[in-house]
Amino acid sequence: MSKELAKSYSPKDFEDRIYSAWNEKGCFRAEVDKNKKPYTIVIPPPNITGQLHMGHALDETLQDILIRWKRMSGYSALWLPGTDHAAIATEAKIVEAMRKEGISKEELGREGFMERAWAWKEQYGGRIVEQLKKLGSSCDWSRERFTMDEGCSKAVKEVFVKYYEKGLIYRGERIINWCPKCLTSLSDAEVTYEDQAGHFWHLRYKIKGTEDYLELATTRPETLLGDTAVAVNPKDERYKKLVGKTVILPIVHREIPIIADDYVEMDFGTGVVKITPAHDPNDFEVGLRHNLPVINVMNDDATIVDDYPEYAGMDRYSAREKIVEDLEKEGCLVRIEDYSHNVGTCYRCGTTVEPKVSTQWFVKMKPLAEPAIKAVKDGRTKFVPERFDKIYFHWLENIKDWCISRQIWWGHRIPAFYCDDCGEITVTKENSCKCPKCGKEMRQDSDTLDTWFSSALWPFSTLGFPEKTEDFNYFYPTNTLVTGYDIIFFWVIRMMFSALENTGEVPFDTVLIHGLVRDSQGRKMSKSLGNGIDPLEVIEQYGADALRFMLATGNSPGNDMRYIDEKVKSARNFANKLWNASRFIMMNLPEDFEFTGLPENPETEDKWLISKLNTLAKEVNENLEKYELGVASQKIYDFIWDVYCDWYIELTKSRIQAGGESKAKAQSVLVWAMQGMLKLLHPFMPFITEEIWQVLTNGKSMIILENYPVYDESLSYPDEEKSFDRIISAIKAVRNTRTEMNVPPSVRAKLIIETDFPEIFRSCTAFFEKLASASSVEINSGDKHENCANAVTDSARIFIPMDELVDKNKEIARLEKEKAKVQKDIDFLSNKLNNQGFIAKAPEKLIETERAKLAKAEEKMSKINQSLETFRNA
RNA sequence: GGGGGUUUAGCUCAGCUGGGAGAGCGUCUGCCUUACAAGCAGAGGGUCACAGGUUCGAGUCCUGUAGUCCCCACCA
Repeated sequence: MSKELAKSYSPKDFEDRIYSAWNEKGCFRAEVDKNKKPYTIVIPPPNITGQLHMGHALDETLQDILIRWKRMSGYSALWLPGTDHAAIATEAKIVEAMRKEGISKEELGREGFMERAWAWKEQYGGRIVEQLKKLGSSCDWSRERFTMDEGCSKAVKEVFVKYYEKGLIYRGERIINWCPKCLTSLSDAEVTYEDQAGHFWHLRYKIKGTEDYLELATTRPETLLGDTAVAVNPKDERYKKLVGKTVILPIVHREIPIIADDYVEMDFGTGVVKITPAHDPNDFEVGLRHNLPVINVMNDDATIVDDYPEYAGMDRYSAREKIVEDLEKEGCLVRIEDYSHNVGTCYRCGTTVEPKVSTQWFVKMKPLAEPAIKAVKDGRTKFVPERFDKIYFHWLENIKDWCISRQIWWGHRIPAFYCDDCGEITVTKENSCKCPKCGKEMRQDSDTLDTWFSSALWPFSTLGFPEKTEDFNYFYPTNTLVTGYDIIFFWVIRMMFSALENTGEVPFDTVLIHGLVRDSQGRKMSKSLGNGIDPLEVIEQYGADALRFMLATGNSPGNDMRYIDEKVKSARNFANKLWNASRFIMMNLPEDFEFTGLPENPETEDKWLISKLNTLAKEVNENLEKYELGVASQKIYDFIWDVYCDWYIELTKSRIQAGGESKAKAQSVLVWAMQGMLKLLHPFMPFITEEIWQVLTNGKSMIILENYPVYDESLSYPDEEKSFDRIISAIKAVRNTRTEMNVPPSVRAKLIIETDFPEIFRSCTAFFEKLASASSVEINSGDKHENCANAVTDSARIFIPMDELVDKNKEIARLEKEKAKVQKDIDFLSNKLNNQGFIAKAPEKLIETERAKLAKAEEKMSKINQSLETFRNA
């Protein structure tokens, strides 16, 4: 060994070093290689404003496991990284920073602001990228992208112009969601609805020309300023004769009509609704149907406009209080009721959104949604787990046009130009243009695009689109998209229809959906609760491998999980176990050891291990193929800990002590199996496996580039597995009996074994001495076994002479207990096998294994009976 | 108002296409057995929410009920 492993497992000491080595040697670089199959994942680009949180950690871990596995399996595996400009979030951060310096956007101007924003991006945008590296993410950094880089911007313009020319993008005046804090429009997906406690104000509007009033209720009395009608259901007998008459709007004393519209529900409240087209999406629709005027009563920041001097400049909530007071003064307030209702809030800042009529750009969704629905119905893209396709379908089937313009500066500027003279609109990829009608220099639209417009193109814009580059031809369509269920609407859906429309292909064949990482009490991690766990701190304390293993193990796709410190600790303990196991085998290797492969004639226990590891490789690949990452990692864990460490290493100890040929064989098998396990585990725990690999192979190769183990028929030894299992169950039985008799391990005792399989038992006497505290072992010696404790398996009766410790009655009692257990098994199995239905319909293979089980149980029963008889006759 | 998840050992969760219930942590008993006490050897602990159904056979499939969590939806 050129280098030794440190005494104790300390991930901090090598993780960064290993990562740099991979990166410097170009291990993450994916080449266009016609002799290999491509496998591509594009990263869900984290926001440049972001800091790594547990959600990222989970997302990246899953992707890295897949990409490393595929890379080792002979694919040209590309994990394409990058970041998102996060329009609103970033702009808000920058504006906030400027505010602290006393500078406003307006003072700085658009150009100055953009300069500042780019500087901010340069300074902080790389932060999250560095954090991804701490996790071990094997991204191809040579291909790193940014949603506002030149290529992505080109793709955005290309797509926008194409949509416009096809009539898929239009500009129009509609009612949209407006965030009064971010001061921009929002798409439907960017609004989250929450139940809020509020009130129902019952008001009365005087019917003109009478002394009667029409009573109605509202949750937003301040919008009354913009009422342009009062509506009732046309079938409502109570109000039929009033339709066509007018009411006097309180406070403003404007005369507005009473109209009839199906939208009004007769059973709800008084069956009368005030109609405010400018501030409610439904009222807007009603207004369109009845040609009602739209009266806007609020400024962009949700303060009341100057048209109402008493309320001008008041924000919507203060205005509400004042208006309620004034209504009461006018005698128009009937009563106030507590009421809980659903209000839309901005998903970025949480402010209650204000419906607002304005001119915006929209993507016409119907024609785009249809192919996207079909692609999943046809199975060209599938969700894992499958159930998420329901969410996907539901959203697409009910989709409304997508508002894509945003009134902020940080983002892709809308490539539309206006002529101030003649009103001509031109949409072009060029950066400036002259009016085709009057030749005047045109003015570019001041709005920018929804950040998700560029993310929607991510799987192909990052690979060279609109150019048909080598990368695009080779790596596109991508294979797996890994993301949380919370962004299916924002992103997955939009990538689907964008890819189908612009590339004619689905962007990926599989969408692997994961859940949220919650805190130990099951609560969502959030800034306001302060319950977030910083992955970087966890890595600092336990290592990235432990965090990754914890995130990958013990949960299933699509389900939320809890972050529990003990789980990371136990993953760390597992790493420590592996560390020490490798230390042990290496300290027992000769100085000049050269691993040349498996020995010519392995011992039975060697074949037992080889065969089991071979089965493990098969199963792990199958599980990974089905995206059952947690199951795969659990199996590797069990193998390393139970099979390799607790059994095989213990078995080799006596052979290593004894020396000779058997020792040499054991050493080769130990190293061979260790290499296999390291490779199997590498995608899950990349750092520790690479560190051990380097030492084990004298730094001749890197495990990241090794071949992933697969099933190999020539390594399958079912007979030896069965044979050696007899020894294992015998050792367990002896341990059991000794524990029951409270015999400490330091007290050694002879074992007298009677068995029908003397050969294997004879070759394993050393194991009984080492692992079952045997002082000596006799096989079928015919020795008397008086005053012996009994251990019985289906293939052996084992007597442990313990003289005074043996209590005849206790022995009988224990054997009876064992007998009862075995009898239960026999009953169960023979019942099953006597069941005609079972024999007729169960698969042949199962019937065989059940018969074998019964035979074993009966074998054991007869041995117990023999032992019982011996005691009773003594 | 729709749709979905979840309910398995004291706690947190696995359990793939139906074939005698598992892990980690915790608990109890022994062990410093020279890789590992971040460990080793044992033990205890579950009518798999409830009620029906399909089946030779159900934690697993179907129906219903209940608790719980989430998503979507224009009842002012």
